[in-house]
Amino acid sequence: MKLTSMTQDFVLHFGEMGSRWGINRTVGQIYALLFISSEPLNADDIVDQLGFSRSNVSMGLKELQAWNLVRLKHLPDDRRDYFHTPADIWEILRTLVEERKKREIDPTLSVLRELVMQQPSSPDETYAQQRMREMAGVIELVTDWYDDVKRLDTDRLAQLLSLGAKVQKILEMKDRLTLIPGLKRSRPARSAFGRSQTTNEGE
Amino acid sequence: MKLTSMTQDFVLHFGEMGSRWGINRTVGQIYALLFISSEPLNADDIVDQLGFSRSNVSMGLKELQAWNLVRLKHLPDDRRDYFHTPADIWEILRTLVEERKKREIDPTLSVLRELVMQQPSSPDETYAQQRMREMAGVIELVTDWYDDVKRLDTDRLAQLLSLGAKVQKILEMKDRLTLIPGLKRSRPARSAFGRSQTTNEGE
DNA sequence: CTCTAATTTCAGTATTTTCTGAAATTTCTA
DNA sequence: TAGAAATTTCAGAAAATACTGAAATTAGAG
Repeated sequence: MKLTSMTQDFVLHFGEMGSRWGINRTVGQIYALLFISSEPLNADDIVDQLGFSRSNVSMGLKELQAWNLVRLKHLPDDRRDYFHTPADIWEILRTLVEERKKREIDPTLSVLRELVMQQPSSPDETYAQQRMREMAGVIELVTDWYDDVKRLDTDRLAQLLSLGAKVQKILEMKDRLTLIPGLKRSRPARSAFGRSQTTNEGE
Repeated sequence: MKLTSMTQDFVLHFGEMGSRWGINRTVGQIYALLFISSEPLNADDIVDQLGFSRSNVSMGLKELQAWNLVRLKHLPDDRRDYFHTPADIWEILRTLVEERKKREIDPTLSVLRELVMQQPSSPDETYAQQRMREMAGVIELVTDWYDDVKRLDTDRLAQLLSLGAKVQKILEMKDRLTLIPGLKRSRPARSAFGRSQTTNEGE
């Protein structure tokens, strides 16, 4: 591996984390290398720097493309494919969340929706369905929130994030304002599923 | 496997998704079974229902305990260990997020912080460090937000989520209010890292 | 303390995933 | 359209992970 110690540490770390992130070592390292490279790299550059076989690099790049995490670029008078990661780190974050949602959440939500429609054939199944409904409920609440928030432009999103739980304060303020005309305390709509406990268990 | 078709579909799905979620088939199925069981189960119950070896179930339960996803319970006049998942689905969500953060994000943030402190030894390293700083910046923004939000009680959290991007509207309202005393448009504090693009690429 | 039930550990095996080199295919150039 | 460069495919090897049964350990009951 022909990298300085700093970049090597970074690349190796991404290789190690790869399995936890649902990609393999090769793919993790290739991504890391592209991420910190100021210029786009072609497959042979990657082979030179990481020492994987040409075919492995080819498959790794294919997977990164399937994840939408790398962009293809062509240089004038050079027919080789060059790869790079988006300059905008926020675009990368959006892609990552989107792809993980697609792989890790959507299939389950779809199965839950089917199972919850079926006619239960025993008390056990009725209970199981109730649990599935609760699970589908939270997933829907979170993904609906995400679908909403992902439409915010980057500045607004960053603003929202850095506000953190202070949003809470603003919500209360809003509540108080909404309260002015009538007299009943306003309450946002509840989603369709129930909550077993109401208090915060903390960590 | 001694399950009705509905519960079997659920359990098998969790087994298949397991690898995408960073656990294995066995662990996924055991979790699914505990999740939809109205009563706590002991290891032999699980062996009976899923058909894995006793030792495999033991290891699976150990892993689920390491993830903090199952609770141990004892029944009177029975020395066997019984396992169940929390009744409160929100508690489960909190645990899941916390554990995944611990495994998938914290180690990387810690590596990034170290590398970003080092003295760059070339223009390439300076660029690489800049990228790492951007990455650390987003991760910090998101995890700080999370640390804040996780303290909300469940009702508040659900309220916040179901509000979605409408928070945006409220932020604008707040901005307008804050504006009253002075005349300059108020702007929330920016975090320390820069953003390359400002526009929203959308999905 | 001894016996037994319950659980865990672990070495070996099975399975799955990753990786490679060679061959096939695609794409561009002349 | 022939030839060369670039890329992909794929069968088999290598490595990593999951799983099992047997043995060891732990924990409770008498």
